[in-house]
Order: sequence, then C-alpha cells, then structure tokens
Amino acid sequence: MVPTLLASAYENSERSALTRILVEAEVLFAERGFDGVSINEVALAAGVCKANVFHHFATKQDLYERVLTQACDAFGRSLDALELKERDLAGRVRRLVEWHNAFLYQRPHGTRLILRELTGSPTALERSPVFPLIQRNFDRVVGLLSEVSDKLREGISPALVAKVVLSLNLFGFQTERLNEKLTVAGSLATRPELQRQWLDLLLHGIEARD
Amino acid sequence: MVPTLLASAYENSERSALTRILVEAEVLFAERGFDGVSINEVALAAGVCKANVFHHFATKQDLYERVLTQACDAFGRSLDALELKERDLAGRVRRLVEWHNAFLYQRPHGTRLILRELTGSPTALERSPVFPLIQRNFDRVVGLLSEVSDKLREGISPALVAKVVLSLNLFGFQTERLNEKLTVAGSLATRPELQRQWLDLLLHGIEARD
DNA sequence: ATGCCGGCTAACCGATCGGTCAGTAGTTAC
DNA sequence: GTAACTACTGACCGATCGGTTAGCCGGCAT
Repeated sequence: MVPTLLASAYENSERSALTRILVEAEVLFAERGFDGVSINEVALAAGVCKANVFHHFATKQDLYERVLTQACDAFGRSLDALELKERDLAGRVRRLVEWHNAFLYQRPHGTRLILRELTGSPTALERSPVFPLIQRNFDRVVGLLSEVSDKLREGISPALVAKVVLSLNLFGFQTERLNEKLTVAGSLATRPELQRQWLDLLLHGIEARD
Repeated sequence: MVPTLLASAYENSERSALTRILVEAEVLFAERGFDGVSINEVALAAGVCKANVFHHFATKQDLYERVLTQACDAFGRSLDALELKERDLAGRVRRLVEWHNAFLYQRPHGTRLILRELTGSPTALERSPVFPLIQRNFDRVVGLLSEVSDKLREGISPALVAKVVLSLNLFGFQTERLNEKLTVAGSLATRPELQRQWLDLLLHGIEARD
C-alpha cells in the first residue's frame, strides 16, 4: 500500500515526464491562472527541471494552450460516450443535467480552467484558441436537445434550454463553497437537493402544458 | 469638445491621483487578474509613477482588495436604491432580473473582477476578503424574494429563485461573446430576446399553477 | 566501437517583478 | 523663517520571471 502523503509522488513516478508536466500544469493553471503560475512551479510539481518543460513545449503559452485544448477535448469525448436513448423531453434533460454535473466534478481542474478562460475580457476570449472548441461543444449539446424540440413549449428554443442547463450546472460548480455557508431561512439545502429543485423548476418551465 | 482618443486622459486629469489609480486598477485587474497586472502598468494608466501607488497602498494585495471591496459595495448600494414596490411574484422577479442585468452592464469591470474571484479554487475563494461581502449581497437578494415566497410553487425556495436569477444573468454576461457567434438553427437570438425567453421559462417554472 | 539522437539537467541571460528610499515641491501652522 | 506634513518622483534593491545554452547520459543502429 502506498502511503497517502506520497500517493501523488508515487503516481507521478509511474508516468512519463511529459504526462506529469501536463497533469500538474492543469492543476496549477486551474487554481491560479496563466500569470499566477511559473514554469518553475510546474516543473517542481512534475518532478523535473525547468529546462525540461521547455524541451517539451516551445513556450509557456504553448504549454497553456495544450492543457486548455486537452480540457475541451475531454468534454467532447465524454459527450461522445453519452448515449441518450430517452426520447421524451423530461428524461433527456434529466440525463443531460446528470451527465454534465458528473463531468464537472470528475474533472474539476479542466472545468475551472475553461471557466477562467470565459472570465477574461470579451475580446480576450475571442482571441483564445479554445473559443471555437467551446462553441462547438455547446452546439453539440444543443443538437441533443433539438431532437426533442417538438416537445418544448412555444417560445422556448433548444439553445435556450442548453444554455440554462449548462449555466446552472457551471455556476453551481463555481459557487460551490458559497452555497455551503448560506443560512438564509434554512433555505439552501445540499447540492443534490438544490439540483433537484432547479431541475424541477426547469422542467415545469419548458414542457408544453398537458 | 474633448477628442475621443484623449477622453480617458482628460477625465483622468480631472480626478485625484488616488481615484485614478483605483479606477484604472479596477479595469486592469478585471481584464487580466491579480497576477496579470503589474503595479507599473497601473501607475502608467493612472498617469503617476510606481512609487506613488505604494504611497497610497501598502502592497499590491492591498490595492487589489480595496478595488474588490469597492466593487462589492457598489452592488450593495445599487441594491439599496432598488425599490421593489411590486407585491406580485412575476412583477417582482421581472424587476429584479432587469435591475441585476442593468447593473452588470453598467459596471462590467467590477462584475468581471468578482467573477474572477469566484473562479479560483474553492479554498482560495474562502480566503478571499470579499467572501462574506458576496454572501451578504446574496442573502439580501434572497430576502427580497422571501417577501413573496407564499406565491411560489411548493418545493421551490426563494434562495433557489435568487440563485437561478443571478446565475443566468451572470453567466449570460460572462459568455456574451459566445452567444453572438452561435449559429445553431438560428436559435439564439439577441440578448434581450434570450433574456425574455428564460424569464418566461423561470416564471412558468416557479409560479403556483392557477 | 562508434556515432547519433532524444530525454534531461545545471548554469546562465536580460528583463521585469514588488517594494524601498532619499529627496523635492507645495501647503499649512506657528 | 522654519518646522512639519502630504503628495509625489527617480533611482535603486534582491528576487524571480520566461527562455537559452552547452553538455551529460543511456539506448540503438551501423
């Protein structure tokens, strides 16, 4: 059995230096952003020297973009693996919400990385190399909802539903710690309970009246 | 008439150095984050020398926290000025959404600054000096909705409604540029139209059936 | 055995970082 | 007049930044 405190170091030694650099860079960039992390820190965390990082990546920007692209690709691959057999609106939306939520918490660093990219100035986002990747991923989610768009209430578009689903999940993820401390009239419950509530709200809001 | 290109410099010369530093620091920190901005840049933008910034603020962190606190206070003051006379649920929610949305676009830099603070690691957020301020502001919004909570559908709490309203507005603000380029089936319309759609969705979702 | 090539490192580079300090100009108080 | 104080600046500090360079080492083809 590997001691807990050394688990990360142990895992690191089992991977190639390149992989270790990418993994540690993702964690660090996610926590402190591009400018908040030095190449030296990444190298130290990955157990290599600084020059080795520059052996694998031309510049710091290069490393950053690789990590960023990886995170977007992971979203796409997870979306590939998602099979939406449900043909009814409620079931499909529920599955989508659960899948997305699970994905966020399975890859918290990649998620935060992309959230960071969204948070800069609008022009900075447009210059970002992952701008088209993010758009494409969003388009794919919209596509999944378009297949059942005939079940939607009039005036509610699939793109709107996709946006609301992704927004609420992402914002919930982003403000996780904020929720835990809220005390207003004992109103905000645990995370699953909160999610159940807004999913209920959403379904009531989008389904055509019966 | 002041030439457009010099307007900012002109306005700057009309204010005290301290004010100019705070204003320019907010813009720069919002665009590039704490680590992405040097004190020298702030000083240059404010038209003073670097040492002068340190004359008014003990450290860079000090300046950053002042700017951050200012942004939170602005939210609180704007909330003070908001009079919610509406006693019906729909009208009140609509007013709240419109107020919040207007506030975000009136103070884009302060908004992005706080979004940045939310985007770091959860533990970083908890250590942030504005953590309690953000919570307090959220609590106040919840309070505004609690007054009409008897009109809510069962299982829907005022805190949930507050969270959905703030989430969708903030996320809409955050991904503004993303929307403009979306082309899926001509689905995502202009920003006001999109907001009308989700407000409609929200009201259908939360109101007790008649 | 030899030459070569990719992974890797220690040492180094100029630039810039946050922050300090000594001193100047202007204003007020006595 | 001068002491005291505030706003402000240019020059400077050690540390760290992103990036480079020369060279070491083990494997592999010839």
